[in-house]
Amino acid sequence: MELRHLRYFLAVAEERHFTRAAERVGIQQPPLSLQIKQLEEELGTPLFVRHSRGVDLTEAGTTFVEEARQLLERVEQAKTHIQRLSRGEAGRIRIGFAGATYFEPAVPALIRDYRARYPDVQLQPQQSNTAELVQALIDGSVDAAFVHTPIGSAPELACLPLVDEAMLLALPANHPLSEEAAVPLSALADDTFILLPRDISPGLYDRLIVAFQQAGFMPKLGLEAPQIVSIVPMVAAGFGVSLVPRAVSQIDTPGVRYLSIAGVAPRAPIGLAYREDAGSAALRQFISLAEAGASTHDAADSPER
Amino acid sequence: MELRHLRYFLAVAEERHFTRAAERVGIQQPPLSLQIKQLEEELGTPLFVRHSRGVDLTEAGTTFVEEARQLLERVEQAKTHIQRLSRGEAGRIRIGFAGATYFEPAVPALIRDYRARYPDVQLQPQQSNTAELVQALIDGSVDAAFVHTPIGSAPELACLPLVDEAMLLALPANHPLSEEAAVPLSALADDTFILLPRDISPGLYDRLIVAFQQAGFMPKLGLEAPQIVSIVPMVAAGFGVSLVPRAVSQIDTPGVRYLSIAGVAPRAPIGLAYREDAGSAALRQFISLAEAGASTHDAADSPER
DNA sequence: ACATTCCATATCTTTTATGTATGTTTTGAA
DNA sequence: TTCAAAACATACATAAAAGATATGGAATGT
Repeated sequence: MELRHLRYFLAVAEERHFTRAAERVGIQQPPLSLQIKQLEEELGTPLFVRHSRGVDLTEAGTTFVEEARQLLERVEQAKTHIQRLSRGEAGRIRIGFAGATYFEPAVPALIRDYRARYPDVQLQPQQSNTAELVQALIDGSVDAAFVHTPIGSAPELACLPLVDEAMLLALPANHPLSEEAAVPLSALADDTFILLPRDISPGLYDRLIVAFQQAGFMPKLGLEAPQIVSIVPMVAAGFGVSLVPRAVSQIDTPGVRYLSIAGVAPRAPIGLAYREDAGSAALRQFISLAEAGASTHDAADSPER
Repeated sequence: MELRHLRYFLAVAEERHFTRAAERVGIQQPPLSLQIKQLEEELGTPLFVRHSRGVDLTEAGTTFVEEARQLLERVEQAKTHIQRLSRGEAGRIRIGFAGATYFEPAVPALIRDYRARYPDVQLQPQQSNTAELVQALIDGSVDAAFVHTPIGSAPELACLPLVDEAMLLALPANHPLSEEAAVPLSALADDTFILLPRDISPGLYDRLIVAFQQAGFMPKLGLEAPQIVSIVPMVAAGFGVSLVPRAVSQIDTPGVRYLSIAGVAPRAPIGLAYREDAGSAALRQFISLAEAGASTHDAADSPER
């Protein structure tokens, strides 16, 4: 049995007339008769009763009309589904967000734009840290991730730089310098710093170390924060000072002051990482939307990984 | 697109290897490659990524595996459904029961047998009277009906005689003759008779009239019962006496006595009526089961309509 | 570097779907 | 009753498409 048989059968069933049905499906009556005969033989039962003024459906035929119609409909649905998938208009993207990347306005803006343009693609967000997300990208459990760059040498991963803003100092409100507008990093040489463990985001961590070296001191390290956002309450509680991406300053916690760093400030670049062999069309659309957005307002940094 | 494309596609998707898949579907590799290519062109997207050690599914391909599998499965289901229908193993029969026919043991016995043999055929019972059922058979709203024969001249209807039992007298318990074993009909010449209107079951009615004529009197007619079963309570209430099919005597109502008729008793034959052009295979099976049953214990009457 | 694996391409063959011509049956009208 | 028309079936021819065979080319591992 082939779909052709179903198409021809439906035409005859609807016209109740071989000759007209043949015309409708664009062939002659005798081949149509043959095709129907084949179908009836395969099913083992007549589908039509032929009489001299056209045909009627048998009981089996009547039932088969429904079956055939639904089948052909589902074939069409499957076709358009696949086509939409291949155009990136349907499907699913699992997106990871590292640390505080979601606070960077460009990130939710991109998500919003994408959803507006591709409402039928399901977005599955996932909160984690850069290191874990890189692993998830490699093993395929996440399709794209907003991470702190550089992400190191992952051969199959690409990374599109999105934003690159200077970091801010986070001081407790009762810190002697907390009312200043901007402070050089060296002014905090005697303070205790709250940092993330290097594992969580090696790129970010190493930038800070470089910044400390340039400022001419190695800081006292206090508690380690499990994630960027938890640095803020720890500073508020007086456990020490810290350096945070600008976006984190949106978390307006009482007892914390955010200060610009005078001189060369370490930067906290955010990139969109994904597997080079980006499988899904939806993902490719997402990435190209991100590229478009990045090239618009972006500038500054070189494409680093 | 044809079902062939889906079958071939699934083979390749499962083997992840064109050559092996070709072997599995019984063709050579080059034509298989061509068919897959056709499919990909119709869908507008590649389904496989080819590399030198076989192939992998694309995102679209992965999704299409599910669709194709379900489609082919439904095709098979549709096929077996139609085949079962055509063998009378599935389907639906709308069966009418006239008056008290359902009390005749042969009738429920037939239904029981049929259901045991064809459990997947849905039986839709319908209670009515002979006249209405004949009409329902003609206009196609009922497929078969147990009726009181004869049903008169309905050109497209056939009628299979099933049972033909003598009728009984139904007397109120306080009737002077109620303790007799058998009474001739003429003994009730002065009683009031409760009968059905002739419309409901002309065959039965006319038999009674003939019986009265043979007994040498025309009875006083009292109330008309709307259906056979309601004769019983009317007799119990003392509105008169009546003649009922033997099966009705199973309704053991206090205040009613059933007596045999001495001499020639009118009979209440029951038949299974159906359209001569019996459409559904299930119905044909039902009828042949009825025929088999009838010929077994049946005898007596000539095939009347 | 070479052999091997495996899919693609090119071309030929066979099958099968379709086209053309005609037959057969039914039905309605002359 | 006969005849013509309608409509599906049958017979045969043709064209299209599926499939077979032979070969090429890219990737991979020895």
